[in-house]
Amino acid sequence: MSTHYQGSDTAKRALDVYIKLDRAAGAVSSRINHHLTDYSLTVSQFGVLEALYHLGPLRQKDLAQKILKSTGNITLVIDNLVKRKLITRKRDKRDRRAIHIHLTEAGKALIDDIFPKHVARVESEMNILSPEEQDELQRLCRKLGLQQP
Amino acid sequence: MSTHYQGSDTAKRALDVYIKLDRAAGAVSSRINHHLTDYSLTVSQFGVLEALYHLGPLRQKDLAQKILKSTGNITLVIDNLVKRKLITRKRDKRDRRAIHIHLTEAGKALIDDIFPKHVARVESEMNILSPEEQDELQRLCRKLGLQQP
DNA sequence: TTAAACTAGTTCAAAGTTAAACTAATTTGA
DNA sequence: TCAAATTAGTTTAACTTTGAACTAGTTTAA
Repeated sequence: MSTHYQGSDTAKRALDVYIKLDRAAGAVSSRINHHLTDYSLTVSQFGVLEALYHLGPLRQKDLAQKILKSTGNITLVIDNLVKRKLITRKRDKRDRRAIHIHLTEAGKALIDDIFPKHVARVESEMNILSPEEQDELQRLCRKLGLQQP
Repeated sequence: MSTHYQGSDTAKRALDVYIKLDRAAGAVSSRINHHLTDYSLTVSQFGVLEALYHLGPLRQKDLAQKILKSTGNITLVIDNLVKRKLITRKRDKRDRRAIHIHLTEAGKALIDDIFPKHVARVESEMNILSPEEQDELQRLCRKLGLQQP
C-alpha cells in the first residue's frame, strides 16, 4: 500500500521501494503462474518438476534448496507428485539416508508440454521492460538478494 | 534456480530476471518480517494492523485488496486479530453487507510499538542500494506491477 | 415492482508452510 | 574404535492460503 507515513526521506524512499518490489514480484508471479491451475499444479510442484527437468535427478534436500522450502514441506510436495505418478523416489545405494527423485515418463511429458508455455508467459511479462531495463533490474535484485539473512 | 535452458536470448534474459526478482523479493521480505514472530504476528496480520494504522477503519473487502489476499482468507486473519482484541468488527448501518474494522487501543499500542522497528528494518535492507538505485528499482517495479492481470 | 445480477462476507476442503521433535544412516575425532 | 555430532528425510501440530460454494444484503433494469 502507499506510504502514509511521516518519517525521514530515506525512510520514505525505503518503504516505497520495498512495497513496490513486493507488489511487483507478487503481481508478476501470479500472472505467470496462473495457468498452472489448468494442470492442477501448485507453484511448488511446478518448481520441483522444472528443477528435475533441467538438472536431472536430485535429492529431496537439494530440491528443497532449489525451491526455497523446508525439508518437511518438500516431503509433502513430493508425496503429492508421487501420487500422481509424475515422479518416483529411489533410495541412494551408497548413502542410504538420501533419496533421489526422478521424473517419470508422464512427468517428463507434462513438463515438456508446460515449460514452453511457461517461458512464453515469462517473456511476455518481462518484455514490459526493455532488455537494458531487464539487465538493470537483475543487477539490482542480485545486489539485494545476495545479503546474508 | 539458474537457467539451464536452451532458448532464445530474450527468453533466457526474461527467465533470469524473473527468478532474480522473485528471489530478491522473497529474501528481503523474509529478513524484514522475521521479527514479527516476536509479537506472534503473521505478515498478513501485520499488514492489516498497518493498513488500519495509516488509513483508519476499513471494510474487510478493502483490507483484502490492500494486503492482496482473498476475502475468505481475510475473514480468518481478522478472526484471529479479533480474538487477541487488537481490532473490532462494526457492521455498517447503511450497507448491512459490509463490516468496518477498527483498531482497538491495544491494537494501536502494538502497532505504535512495532512500526518504527519495521521502518528501521526496511531502511537497513534497502540501504544496500544507493538512493538513485532505489529510485530506479522503484521505477522498474512500478512499470512491471502496473500491468493488468 | 420485482427478478436477476451483483456485492460483502462466511464456510469448507484441500493443500501448502513452518518449526520442532523424531528416526535412521553416516561421518568425525579423541 | 566407537561415542558424539551431523545429515537426510519423516512426522506432527498449528497455522495460512486459495478457490469454490454458500448466505444475505443491495442495486439494477425490464
